[in-house]
Amino acid sequence: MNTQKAKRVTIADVAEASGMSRAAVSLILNNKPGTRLSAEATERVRAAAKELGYRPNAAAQSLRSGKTRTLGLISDQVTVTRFASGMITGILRAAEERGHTVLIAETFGKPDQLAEAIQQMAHRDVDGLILGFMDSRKRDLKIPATGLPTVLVNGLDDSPCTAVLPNELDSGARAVHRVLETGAKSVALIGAHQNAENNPVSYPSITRRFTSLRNALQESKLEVLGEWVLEDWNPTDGYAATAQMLTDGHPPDAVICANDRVAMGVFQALAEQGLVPGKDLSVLSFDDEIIASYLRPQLTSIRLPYEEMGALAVELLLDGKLDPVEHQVEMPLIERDSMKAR
Amino acid sequence: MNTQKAKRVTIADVAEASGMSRAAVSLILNNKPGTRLSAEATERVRAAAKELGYRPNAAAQSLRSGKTRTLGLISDQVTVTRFASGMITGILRAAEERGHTVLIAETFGKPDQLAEAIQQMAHRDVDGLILGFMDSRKRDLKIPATGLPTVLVNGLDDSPCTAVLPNELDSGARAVHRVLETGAKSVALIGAHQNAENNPVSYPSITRRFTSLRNALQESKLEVLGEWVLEDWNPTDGYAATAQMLTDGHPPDAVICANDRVAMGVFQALAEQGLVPGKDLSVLSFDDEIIASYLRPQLTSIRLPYEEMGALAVELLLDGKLDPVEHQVEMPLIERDSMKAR
DNA sequence: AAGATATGCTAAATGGATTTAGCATAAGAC
DNA sequence: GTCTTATGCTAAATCCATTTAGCATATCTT
Repeated sequence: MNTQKAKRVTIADVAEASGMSRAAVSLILNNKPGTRLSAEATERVRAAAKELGYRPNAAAQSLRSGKTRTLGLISDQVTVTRFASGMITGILRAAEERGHTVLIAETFGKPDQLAEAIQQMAHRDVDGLILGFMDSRKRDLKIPATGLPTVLVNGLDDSPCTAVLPNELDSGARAVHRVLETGAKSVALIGAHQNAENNPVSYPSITRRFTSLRNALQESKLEVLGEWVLEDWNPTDGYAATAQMLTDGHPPDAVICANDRVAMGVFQALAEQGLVPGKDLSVLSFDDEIIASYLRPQLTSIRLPYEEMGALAVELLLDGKLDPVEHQVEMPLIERDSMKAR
Repeated sequence: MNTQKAKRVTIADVAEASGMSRAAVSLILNNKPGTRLSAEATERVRAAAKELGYRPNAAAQSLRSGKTRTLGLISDQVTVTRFASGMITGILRAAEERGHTVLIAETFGKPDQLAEAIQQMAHRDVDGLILGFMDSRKRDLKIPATGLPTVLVNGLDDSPCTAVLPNELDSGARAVHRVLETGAKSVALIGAHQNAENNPVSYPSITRRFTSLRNALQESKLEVLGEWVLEDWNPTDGYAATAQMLTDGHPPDAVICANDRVAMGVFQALAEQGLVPGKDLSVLSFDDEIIASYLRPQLTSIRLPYEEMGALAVELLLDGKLDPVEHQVEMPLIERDSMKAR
């Protein structure tokens, strides 16, 4: 167990072991084209490198090349909460595929920590920066000009930037279409967004979700039994709105929920009235969080494609596609058991 | 907006600007004791550094010092699922406090990827390695001997290692004590662990949770109305067991659930019978996942202290406390609304 | 046989920060 | 006035991998 001070194997060690120069070793190990080193020497160097377990020192390589093969992920709460954890999966997978590692930092929601975190990343010379957000607000990030290639995921900045967002432009239409497939005549909308109209740019995703939803509802012949605006999108508020709705009159054929947590509250209120989603009425939701599959019956939901968004951000970064453009990622409908069969 | 190629500011630039040597700049900026540089020179260098926005190049520092001020976190699923995300919070917070950054990699549950990930981290010369696990199994990790200081969080290896685990040795006692406080005479245990006896080392945490629970129940005068062994700890199984229990006979005064997901199923089954946790009976659970607060009423649960575990791992690493010891972190009881008042 | 090409390889510079040994000059000792 | 000590600072080595320019020797031309 030579676990202690396993002396670093450097390129010089490999050179000595193979009887070649350091230059030759570097050339060979990096498969440089146009070098005229003999096959025999190549073999010897490769063997020696393997024998000694040589791994080039990343710091030395970075120093020389100015590249670190490292991406920085700074998030407000992403790594730290369960909501958007898929974003990390996507980033990690895509980065690994392209031979990059990921450095993470959190601002824990404190805006002033963002600049500090970015400086940290700049200091560590990351090749690119991903700014990941829990909710897709537009904000005034005051990103310090570090010259680092940067992509925002699930958020926008006041100044133009490369951003990846869920495609909410048609998510509402998709929801309404799915509801129509069940043969429903009436719908309720639980969790309409307060600021949708007065504050049209702050929450691009949410605004679009509801705009798209309302447009589609208008075009359809569906009777809209109400829009319940909620303080917060949580189970308690979803429960209260639904309980209210059910005392007011007969239940709708379908309920569209702002997100899965709201849907959870909706389920609780329905259960109290003996109403079973998927049988007595349809419930459709957005986000596809983990609780969607915990609910009974399991909840059909239109997914926030965090994983794909994360992966796309990495690709944009590494391919240098950094025009100040909003990239949209499709939101798939995850079919489960809460929609009535026709 | 000189966003483009903001030429790196090096120590040489600061030296030139302040009319001193690079050596002097380094000495001053690092507050080296015992140097005899004049106060005036010190001032000039500091000013120049600030003026130019100098940040030392991390790669160069690493190359020189052999330290990277970087910690590696390799997890099976931690970063990527919501369950243990608190672990990252703890690690990030503690690392940042001590001036370290965190590099992450995932094995996505594939054991063969572990060795590769560790090599990656070794190549990047991290100062320490944290191996984080979703479930606290003991496994044969075959950790390659890289000489890196390593701490396991929420898991054990076949060979001795420094590990951080939740203190489940008394979590069961705490649960029983809390149940007794409600004046309960009878309990049901939903989600007993199948392998607890025949496989005592594989799941240290879970085994301990149940051993501790059974010991405490035995010592108490509580009537145990049954132990339901579940295939899997999910809402569906928790629901089924509870439904079964309720048809079999009168409901217990208290239900102890193996975890919050089980409790969610328990709540569903209770609701169907018109039984309200916290009023008609007590429900106590383990883990304190996010859904504990989504349930109605909110669930009292004994928390898996991921955040503290992550932070402790960082401290052990940076303080060099690397004896092959199991460190236990207390599990706090998070009081909510599912326990009856006496 | 002399000059031109090709072949196989290496010396040395480079990137940026840190650290050690030691050079000047000034101040103090006697 | 010489010798010692203190003061203020710097040259140069070091960490390791990469890359460019170019040195030998061998092979080919005519």
